[in-house]
Amino acid sequence: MAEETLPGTETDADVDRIVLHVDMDCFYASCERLREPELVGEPVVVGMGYEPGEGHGAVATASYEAREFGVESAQPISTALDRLPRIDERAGDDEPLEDTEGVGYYRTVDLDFYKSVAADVKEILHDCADVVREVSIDEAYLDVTDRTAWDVAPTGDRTLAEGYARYVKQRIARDVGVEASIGVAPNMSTAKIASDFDKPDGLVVVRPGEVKSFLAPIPVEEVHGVGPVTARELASLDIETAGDLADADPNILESNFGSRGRELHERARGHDDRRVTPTGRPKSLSRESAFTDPTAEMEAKSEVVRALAADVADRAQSRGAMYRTIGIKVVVPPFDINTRARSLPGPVDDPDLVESVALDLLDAEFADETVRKLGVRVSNLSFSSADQSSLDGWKSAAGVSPSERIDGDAGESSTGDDQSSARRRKHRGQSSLVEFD
DNA sequence: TCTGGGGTCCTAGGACCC
DNA sequence: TCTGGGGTCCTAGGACCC
Repeated sequence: MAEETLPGTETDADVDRIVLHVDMDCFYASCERLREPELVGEPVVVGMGYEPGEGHGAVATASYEAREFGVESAQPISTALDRLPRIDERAGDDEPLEDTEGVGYYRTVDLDFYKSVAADVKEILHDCADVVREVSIDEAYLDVTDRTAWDVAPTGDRTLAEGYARYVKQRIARDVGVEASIGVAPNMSTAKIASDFDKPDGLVVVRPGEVKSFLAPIPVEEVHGVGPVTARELASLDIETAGDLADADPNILESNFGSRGRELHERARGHDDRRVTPTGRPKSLSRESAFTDPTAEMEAKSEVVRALAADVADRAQSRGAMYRTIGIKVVVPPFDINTRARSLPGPVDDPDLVESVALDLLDAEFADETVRKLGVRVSNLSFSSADQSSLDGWKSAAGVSPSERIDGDAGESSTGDDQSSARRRKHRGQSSLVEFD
């Protein structure tokens, strides 16, 4: 298809876009340094499910100093502690530590704080671009085609786009105090790879004419959408770099990987015509939690499912989401993932129903099963027009038609709305966790 | 990296309908 | 009667991302 575009026949829509991918460097650790400046330059490990003095949990983010010791994202905290012992908290009072060589600072994930920092960053991003797609707490795409240009600046050999990206980066650093890496390219997938190319504190610009040559030597695992499974299969086809992927026969790729194969081929060739679109509404909401020790006891399993169901329903309610499908996830040792779901005739907002359906699904097939992890999920979401959510209220206030709404008694079943906040649970290890780079 | 939590998209088979 | 062909919805699983 793309081959058919003749030179000189490009419409406005085909003009080279300018896409920025902004990726915060070890964001959680940077946030910790904001409120504890002593941590600057020191190895910092942020753990989820981690409690000071203890050894359970997993690494959410490690600062680059900590990575030097072999600490990595998603690593068990116990492994991290082996490689990088922690500074004994009790020693901190009077006597400054003599020897801080080879020891690290361990902190617990504090998502609320990180979100507040992220909000400051996002504000800058929205100020710098007409369209911003927030991918996660620490990552976003910006379309700045109308704000700058690919032309070379009059002062030298740099593009105006590069100067603009530098400006965005500096504003984040100056106004918020955290570091970002930015990739600039004519499309999203290339910008993504570019932001990763020179982390941390990177600024990598790939001009329209340079896309293919920039991508060619990149290892195929770094192409967005290629995970361990695909990488292994590609390797068996002697495809190891994006260049190999670009040169491969698209028909073979398609027969091996389906529609994704063709897509990856296009991306590797630097073709990606997805427009940057604003962050949409969620498609599903879920909560899950792992047992410290796998258990078969129905009472224990039910209790967890009830808590998760209440949490999910609570979150749906606070976001103004109605759901039509309720499901569970059951992970049984060693790591078999089972999902079960049931759809309702129409969308509801009914915490009791979430609980009863979830318990039902659990009971039907997993009553005797030993489980390591349980999850509850609502999907098939619809949003009522009256959302008090400040985030996207401005764009949806009149947009979504409420005509399809099926009440299903949902309105009556939830009268005591004070409960929701009172019931807000703070299980240990329940905060959500994202791992970076 | 023997395994934490919250998401998205795609595929495939079966039910059901016209 | 089984010979279609097309479409949608639902469930379950898998790969991937941060």
